[in-house]
Amino acid sequence: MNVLARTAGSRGAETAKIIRQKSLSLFARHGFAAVSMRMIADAVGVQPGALYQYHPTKQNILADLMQSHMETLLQAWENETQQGEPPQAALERFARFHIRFHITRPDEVFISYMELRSLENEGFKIIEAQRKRYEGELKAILEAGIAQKTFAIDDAHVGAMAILAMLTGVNTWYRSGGRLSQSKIEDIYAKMVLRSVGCAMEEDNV
Amino acid sequence: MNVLARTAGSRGAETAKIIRQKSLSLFARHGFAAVSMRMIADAVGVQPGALYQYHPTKQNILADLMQSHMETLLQAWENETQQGEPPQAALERFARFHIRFHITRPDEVFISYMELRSLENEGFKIIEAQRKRYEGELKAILEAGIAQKTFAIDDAHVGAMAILAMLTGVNTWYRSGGRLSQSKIEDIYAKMVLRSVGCAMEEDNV
DNA sequence: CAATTAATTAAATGACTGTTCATTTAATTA
DNA sequence: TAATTAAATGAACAGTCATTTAATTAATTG
Repeated sequence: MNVLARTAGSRGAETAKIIRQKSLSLFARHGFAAVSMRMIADAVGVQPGALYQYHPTKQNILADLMQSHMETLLQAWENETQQGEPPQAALERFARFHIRFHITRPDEVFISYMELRSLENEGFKIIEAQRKRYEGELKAILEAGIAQKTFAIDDAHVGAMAILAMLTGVNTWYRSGGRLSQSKIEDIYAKMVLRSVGCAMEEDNV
Repeated sequence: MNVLARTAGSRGAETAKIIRQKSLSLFARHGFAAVSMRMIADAVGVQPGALYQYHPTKQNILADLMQSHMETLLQAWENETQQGEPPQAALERFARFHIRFHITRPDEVFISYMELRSLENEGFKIIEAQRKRYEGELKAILEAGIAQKTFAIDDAHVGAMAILAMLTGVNTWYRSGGRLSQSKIEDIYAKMVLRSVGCAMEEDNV
């Protein structure tokens, strides 16, 4: 009588997970439009029709992947941020967090930034809103810093866009096991970000 | 007897140009894989077969577009750069040039950065090499500035990647006719770039 | 064990894919 | 005007596309 008990013949939770994993890496490698349902089915080890037990359309697979990536990102930042922290410390925290989060999820980041246009109306709007929320977090930090003259930039919006592009760009060149450690890369980017808004890192201790 | 005179029935130069224009905007809007030869033909106002008078394959259209974009970029920078200029001035010149060049060519930039993976071996290698050449120009400026201690960054390669990502990112948000003029945007980015490497702009006159 | 049902298969759907090609159209030259 | 040829047509090719469906398998329940 256990309500939560799975009913007969169920090992689909496992399959669902594999579908997500394989779709993610295929979309990242070839792009959404270039990946067929047959390719996904082959990678999962299942017939194409079986995929439709888990997702109504191919688009829905992409939408799910992007949505849960953005939710994870927003949740992770919510756990990381410190209310009432001064702008300079908050900006450094944001920069380090963004690098750390993105550098460990190259595939998720890649498709979330490249395949937005592959999403139709509904899915697009949701992701767009989530992204705006994340951009808003950085913009708020910049505006606070501008207001109290810690940051010497004219425009919080352009500043936020420039910083986000710089940070997210780490995924275009970083490959794990490279010349530099992840924490060293974090240091380099944090320093550049703080300087870009016109404030040096305390003691330049890197 | 004019050797340069076009031979009979020739108005194909015009068609070739339209094919390039329409392919460019379709690839930029939908992505290479999501655009069919029939879509291109429809946009051009021609039957699908006619496209093969101008390009042997669909891939070749993309390769041509990307290659000529990169050639234009490298040529434009060659005209812009000043030999023997001090690093700080050279970096500001590079930043302003990059913004100016990219902001006026959103479609070309978009496909050149997004569709590299859609290119097969030969075409890929050519574009990759051209891009490396351009990155090398910025890296050389940074290395010169590091050597004479004008720039306070640890790593020229990471610095170049960060700056390029920041600058190129302008195309993710800028739309012509917006709140800010192109020259104002140039100012903002130039200032942020110079500061990011640890050197302020003379007199902050913006 | 029998009944239930989640999970999957295998085949089929019609639309669309990049590309080829024999043929036609039309602009130019001798 | 007649010959030449660039340019474009439009149908056809062999596959692949996302998706649907009926039938089958297999795990769990009472």
